[in-house]
This record gives sequence, C-alpha cells and structure tokens, in this order.
Amino acid sequence: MTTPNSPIRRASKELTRQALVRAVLDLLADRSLDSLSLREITREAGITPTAFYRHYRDIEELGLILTEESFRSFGPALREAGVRAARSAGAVEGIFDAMVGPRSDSLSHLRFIVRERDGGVRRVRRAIRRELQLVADELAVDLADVAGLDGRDREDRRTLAGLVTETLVRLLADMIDAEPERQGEIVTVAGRRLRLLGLGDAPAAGGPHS
Amino acid sequence: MTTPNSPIRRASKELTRQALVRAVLDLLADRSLDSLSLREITREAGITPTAFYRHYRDIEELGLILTEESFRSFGPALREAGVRAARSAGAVEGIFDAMVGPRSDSLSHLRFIVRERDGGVRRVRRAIRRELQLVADELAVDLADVAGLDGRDREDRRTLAGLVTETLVRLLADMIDAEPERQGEIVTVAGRRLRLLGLGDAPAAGGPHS
DNA sequence: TGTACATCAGTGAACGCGCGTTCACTGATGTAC
DNA sequence: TGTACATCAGTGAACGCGCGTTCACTGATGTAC
Repeated sequence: MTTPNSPIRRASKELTRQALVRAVLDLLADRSLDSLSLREITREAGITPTAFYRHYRDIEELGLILTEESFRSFGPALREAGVRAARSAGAVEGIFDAMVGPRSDSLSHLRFIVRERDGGVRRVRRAIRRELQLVADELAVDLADVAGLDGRDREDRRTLAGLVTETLVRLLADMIDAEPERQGEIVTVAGRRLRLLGLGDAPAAGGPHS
Repeated sequence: MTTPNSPIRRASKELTRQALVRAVLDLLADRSLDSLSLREITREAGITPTAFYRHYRDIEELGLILTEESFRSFGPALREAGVRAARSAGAVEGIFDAMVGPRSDSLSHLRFIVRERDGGVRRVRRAIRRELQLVADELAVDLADVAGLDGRDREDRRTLAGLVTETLVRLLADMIDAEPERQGEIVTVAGRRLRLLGLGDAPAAGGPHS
C-alpha cells in the first residue's frame, strides 16, 4: 500500500520534469507561454503527450514551477548585480555577461521572466512580479552596507532598490534581443540612469570602491 | 481600369479594419498576441476568416498597425503625464485615471503596449520599444521647460526622461491588473520613485507649480 | 536468494474540434458613355 | 437619366493538420515475505 518513494523512480521522474522545463524554456526563445501547445512541449521534451499529465495538471502549473526555478538562479544574481551597480555605476558594463555567463540556463531563465512578467497568463505574471518585489526588498537590505547609502532611511533604500531593479531588468530585457552593435548604447544608457540615481562614482561621500 | 477609390467603399473597409483592431484589443485582455488565432479574431470582429486577408497579410502585420494606432493616443498622453509628474511628483495620483479615463480605448491600448513590449512577436516588440524611445526623447525636450530642470544639460534630461517613462509605464502596467485595494500602494511607490529622481516637490529651485 | 504482487511513469490509439489557407463565387458600389 | 461593364470586400465550402484529453495498456522498479 506504500511504494511511492524510491531513489531510482524519483530520479527518473525528476529527469523528465527537467526535460519538460527545458523544453518550455527553449520554445520560449521567440514565443510566449500561452502560445505553446502541450504537444509541442512534450515533443520537444521527448515524451508522449499523455505523459505530461503524470507531472503537471496543465501548462499554467508548469509555468509556475518555471517561475520558481528561474528565480532560484536569477534572483540572487540580480540582487548581487544590484549591489555591484550601487557600488559603482560603471560596473554595469559587466553585469550582462556576469548574469548570463556562469550557468548556461541563465539566459533562458531571464528571457522567461522578462517575457512573462506582463504576459498572457495571469497567475504566472503575478508570481513573477511577487518574486521581483522580493528581490528588490532584499537588495534594499544589502544597500545599507554600501558606502554613501548607509545614511539614508529604510524607505528611501527600498525606493532606490526598486529603481535599480527596474533599471537592471530593463537593461537585460533590451540586451537579450538587441543586435550586437546596439548593445554598447544600451549599457551606456543603463550606466547613465544608475549615476542619475546617485549611485557609484557619484559626488556622494566615499569613492566607487568600498 | 481605375476604380480603387471611392468614399463609400473606403469608409466600409475602414469600418471592418476598426472592427478587427478592436477584436484583437478585446481578446488581448488576458491573452497575448501570438496565442490568438485568425479565426478567433475574425469571429470577434464579425467577419468570415477569409475576409481577414483583404486587410492584412497575417496577425503580425495587424499587430504592427495596432502598435501605431495605440501610440497615436497613448504616446502624447504618456508624454503629458511625464511633464505633470516632473512638475509635481504628487500629481502621480491622478495619472492613471487621466490616462485611462478620457477615451475608452486607452485602457486596451495601454494593455497591448505593456503586454507586447517584451512579448512573443519580435517585430511588434521592436516597434513598441522604438515608439517608447521616441516618447521618452520628446519628453526630454519638454523637461527643458520645467522649473528646476532647466539648468541640466541635454543628456541629463534624456536620461531623466527615460527613467520617468519607465517609472510611469511600470506604474500603469501594475495598476491595470492589480486588485483595487493594492492600487493605492502602487501609486505611492511610483510617487516615491519620482521624488527620488529629484522631481516635483523636491528641494530643487522653484515650487511645484510653474 | 527467490517468488508473487503492487506501483506508476510512460505508451499508443482514438475522439471530436478548431485551425490557416485555397478557391470560385456573389453582389453592392463605382465608372464610362 | 439609363445601361453595360469593372471592381473588390466579403462569402461559404473544402482541405489536411495539429490540438487536448480519455482510456486501457505495458513493463521496469520496488516491496513483502
């Protein structure tokens, strides 16, 4: 009556789930979540359509899982990028590479978040917005340790963190489908925005480093 | 050999086009452009699927027309809102109502722009981004007339205009599908962001009015 | 260790349906004279 | 003003296809003893 758990079965099921997740991330390269068909996804994942139901009720549920998974890597990376940008607005040049380079999935996670943040699936949209809010709030805490910002009050740091988060997300969103020759300009604009927010190498107290 | 133009035929064709545009705007309430089927759109517009081809090659082309049309009303409204916000960050409270109230189509235009800005149709995405860039650039020019900002240089005003535009778009995007009880908080956050940008009732020279 | 049974991820056939696009057409509107 | 012809937005039938979901099934893995 109780045989649900076992190492091999668990591992195998987890593999299929990962295949489904990756299939959606790949298909999302130039599509949006609510335009994907269940058959397309399972075809890409290498299983039959029927098997999908062993894992998720529908595509929306898979989308929520994807949100969670995407933020597991993207969340901390964005937070870290925010701190670096706050320390030195000039650091923005390396942020795109830093966020996409390390793990090869990062690019597709980023794309998923950007695409579905205002996309056609309400629950996914909401989940993404909530997660971004959390990242901004955590960043606000981190900012207390940044030279030049330690004097501001908590509400002020939260507002600043929100603006930094938005600026970085926009930077990344624009970068991922810009032609290479336009990427320089996008980075420059983001740098100017961060400086205008009074970050980094600004006339505030303390230099750009520490 | 030459009978293409005539008042009645033109007017009738224009009516159908408007019906198609409105159909897409309505369907986009909780969907994204690339998930709509041609048959759905024509059904909603009250014509046969075949008739669609008398007007547009495909849905993407209709999406580009929609972008143009949406910005015809939304563009100037956003620009105006930017100026008002720059004059007084407190004015942000009325911006959502001001932008959605006057013309009943405004809400759906706004939703279209927000949803498809990072959506699944590349050419539409690009068109929307380009239009938003134009609005921000025009706003930058307007900002030269705002008390307290007239001293800044051109590049600085452009950067500021970009940040104001992003802040307002985010405000609107969050407002259009927030529960009513959360809308107050969203407006408050936007107001704080604008003040942090040094706008409105800030310690700059000159009062909020004129 | 060996055997009999239970679990359950994945299969493959089948269903009815909506899809995009084609085609030859209709009939109201417009033009020529 | 009347008539014969041209235009062209919209029609309706037809096509082959991929869709989501159901169902009874298979067979590898796990458990009891």
